[in-house]
Amino acid sequence: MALRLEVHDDALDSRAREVLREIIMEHVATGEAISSRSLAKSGRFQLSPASLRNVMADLEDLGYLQQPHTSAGRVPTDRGYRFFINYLMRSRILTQREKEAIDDEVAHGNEIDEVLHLASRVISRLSDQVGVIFMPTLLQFAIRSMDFVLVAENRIMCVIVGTNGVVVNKLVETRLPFTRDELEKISRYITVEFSGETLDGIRRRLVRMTEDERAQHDRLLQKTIALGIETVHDVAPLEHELVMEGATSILSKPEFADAAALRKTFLALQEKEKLVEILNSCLSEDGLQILIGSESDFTQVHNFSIVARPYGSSASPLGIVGIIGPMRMEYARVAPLVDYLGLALSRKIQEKEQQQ
Amino acid sequence: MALRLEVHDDALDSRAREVLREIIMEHVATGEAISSRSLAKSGRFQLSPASLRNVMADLEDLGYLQQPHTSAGRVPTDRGYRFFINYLMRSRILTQREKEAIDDEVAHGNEIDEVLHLASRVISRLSDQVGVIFMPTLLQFAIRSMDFVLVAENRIMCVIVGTNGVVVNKLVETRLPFTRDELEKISRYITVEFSGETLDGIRRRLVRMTEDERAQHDRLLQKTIALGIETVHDVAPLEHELVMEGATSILSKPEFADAAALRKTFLALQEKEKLVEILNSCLSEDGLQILIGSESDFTQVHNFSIVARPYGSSASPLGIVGIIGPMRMEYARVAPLVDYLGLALSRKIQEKEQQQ
DNA sequence: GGTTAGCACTCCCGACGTACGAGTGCTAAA
DNA sequence: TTTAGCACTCGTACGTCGGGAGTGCTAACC
Repeated sequence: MALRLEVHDDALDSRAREVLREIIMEHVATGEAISSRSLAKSGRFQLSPASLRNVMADLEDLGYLQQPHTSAGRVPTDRGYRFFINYLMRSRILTQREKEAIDDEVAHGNEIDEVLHLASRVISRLSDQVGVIFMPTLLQFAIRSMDFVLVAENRIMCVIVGTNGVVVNKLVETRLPFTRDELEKISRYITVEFSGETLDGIRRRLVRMTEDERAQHDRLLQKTIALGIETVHDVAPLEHELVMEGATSILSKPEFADAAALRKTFLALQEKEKLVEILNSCLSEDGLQILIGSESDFTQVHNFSIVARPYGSSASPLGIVGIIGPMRMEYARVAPLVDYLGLALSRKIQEKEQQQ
Repeated sequence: MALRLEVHDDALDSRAREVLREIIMEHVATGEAISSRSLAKSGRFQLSPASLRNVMADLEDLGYLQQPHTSAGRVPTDRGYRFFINYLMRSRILTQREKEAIDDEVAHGNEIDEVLHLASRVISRLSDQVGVIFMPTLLQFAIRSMDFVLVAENRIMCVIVGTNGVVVNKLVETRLPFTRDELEKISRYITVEFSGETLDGIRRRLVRMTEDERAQHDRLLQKTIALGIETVHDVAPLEHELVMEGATSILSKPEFADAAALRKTFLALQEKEKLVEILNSCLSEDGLQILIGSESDFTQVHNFSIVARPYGSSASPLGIVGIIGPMRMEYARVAPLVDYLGLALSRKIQEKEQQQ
C-alpha cells in the first residue's frame, strides 16, 4: 500500500501557506523554478524579495520546497504537493462543457468494454494526461446468464452476462463436439441453475457435480458439466482489464523534453503489473485518491502522480478510473474531472443493473 | 498507390554492386556513415581507399548514396535500399527457433482476434520493429452463422461467424424487446436463410423483405427483420481492425535518439487512417512487399519503411501483416520473418475454414 | 587505363574560457 | 520584523580553437 507522506497543518502560519500555494500554482502553470523576485513581482504579497526568501528558506527546511541547484528558484517536493492537496488546494468547478463531454462519452457506449475505452479517452483528452481504467476480475461477481453459441462443432462462443451488466465473450475450444440443440438446452439449464452465483462458485459446484450420481447416466448433463468447467477455466484468466489511453499526451510535456526521460516513461507505462497492483490498492478506499511521486512506488522515476477513484456502487466497487501524469500537474483541475467521471460511470452501471 | 523508385540492374558493374552491398550492410549494422577508409580496412576489397572513393562517387552520382555532410562517410538513399532489395539482398534463412516462435504463437490463439494480436506481438519481438496487422472489412465476406443471445430485454449480443472463421461479437441495443425463445428461433432462421451471403447482401435482402407480403402479418418475421437490420447496421462500422504492437521497440533505435524525432514518430504512428490506406493498397498485390522511405508517403518524416505481406488465401486475401521501422533496418532478416508469419497465418486460417 | 599516394580543403565536434544573468544567503540598517 | 545591499554560486550561452575524419583532385605509377 502506498505510504502517504505525513504533513501537518499547524507548522505553517498563514503567510507561509499562501506563499507555498502561490509557488505551487505558479510552478504548475509554467514548469519553471520560482524565484523570490518573480513572487514579489506577482504583486500578491506586499513583501520584498528578501522577505520572501526568508519564508522560502523556512519552507525548504520543512521539506516542502527544494532547489534544483544552488541558484535556481524553488520547486515543490512531494511533501509540498501533498500539503497543497490536503490543505491549500481549491478544486476548480467543472465547466458545463466538461461535464457534458464526460456525460456524452459515457452515455454513448453500449458494452461495458466500449464504455471503459471511451471513458479512458475522454479523461485523457480533458486532463491532457494518460487516462487509465482498471476493471478487476470477474470471478468475484455474480452472473446473470451464460449462453453458448455454436461456432464450429468444437468451438463454442460463450457469452456471460454479469449482474453488474458486464458482458464477456470467450471462444472455448472443447474436446467434445456439440450441436446447436444441445447448446440451447445447456444455455437454459446453466442460466437457470446458476444465475446469481459467482464464477468461482459455479466452478466449484460443477466440479462437485461430476461425482453426482445423476451425472453418471445423463449424457447431456455430462456434457454440460464438461463445457461449464472448460468455459470457467478459460474465462478465469481474463482476470482484469487495464485500459490506457493517451500515452502520447505526455510527449508534449516539458519534463519529458529529453529522450532519456521519454524512454524511461514509456517503458514504465509498459509495466502493467505494477500499475495494476497500485490501482488495486486504491480499490479498498472509496472517494478520490491522489498518489504523489514517491508515495506510490510506480516506476523507478518517482516524478509521477496518480489521481484515481473507484467506480461502481460504493458497497462493491467495480474498478478504478483515473489518470497518470507528471507530479507537476493541475490537481485542482484534474481531481474534479476524475471524480466526475467516476460518478458518471457509477451512475451508468447502476442504470444497467436496474435495466435488467 | 506507392510509387516504387525505378532502379536498373545494368548501370552497375559487379564491383560497384559489391561496394554498394557492403556499404549498406555495414551501415545497417552500425548506423554510421561509411567511409572509404573503413571499407578498405574491412578487407573485403583489394583496393585502396582512393579507389573506393572513386566507386563511391559514382554510386553517389547514380543516387544510391549520399553524404550527410561534406566530410562524413556515405549513407544509402531510398534508391540505394531499393536497389539493394531488388538485386543485392540475400535473405537470411530463418532459424529453427524463429520458425518455432512464430508457429507456436500462431497455433496458440483461438479467436482470430487473439491470433492477430499474438502474431503482431511475435513479429514485433522477432524483428525488433513495430508489428502491424490489418484486417479489412467484414462486409465483403460471407457469413456462416449469426446467433443472438439475450443480455437484457432490449440488449442483444450478436455473434457472427464468417466462413473464413472470423468471429465478431457485437452488442445491439434494440427498440423492440425480445425473449430468449424468440432469439433462438430468429438465430436458427437467419442462419439457415442467409448462410453463405455477405453482410451487405443480407442487409439488402432484409430491406427488400420489409415490403414482402408475409412480413405484414407474421409478427416474428417482422421482429426478425428489424433485429437483422439493426445488427448489420451496427456491425458494418467495424470496417477494419488495425493491430499494432511494440511501439516501444523504436525507443532504443539510435535514429530516434533525440526527443523531437521520437515525438514525430509517435504522432505519426498515431495517424491510423494513413496507415490503413497504405496497407490497403498492399492488398491488391500478393507476395511480400517492401516500401522504402518516401515510396510510401507515410508520415512527413520519410525515413520509414514498411515490410508487409497479405495473408489468407491468395485468391481472396484476408488482410495484411507486416512491420514498420526506420529505413535503416535489416531487410534480409525482417523480410523472411514477415513472409513466414504471413504463410503461418494463411495456413491457420485455411485450417479453420476446413474445420467448419 | 585503372590504381594509388599525397595533399589541400571542408566540415563536424568537443574542449576551453569568458561573460552574463539569475538567484540565493547573509549582514546590517531601517 | 522588514528590507537594501553585496558577495557568492551556478548554469548557460557564446565564441574560439584545434583535432579528426573524410573527401576530391592531381599526378605518378604499374
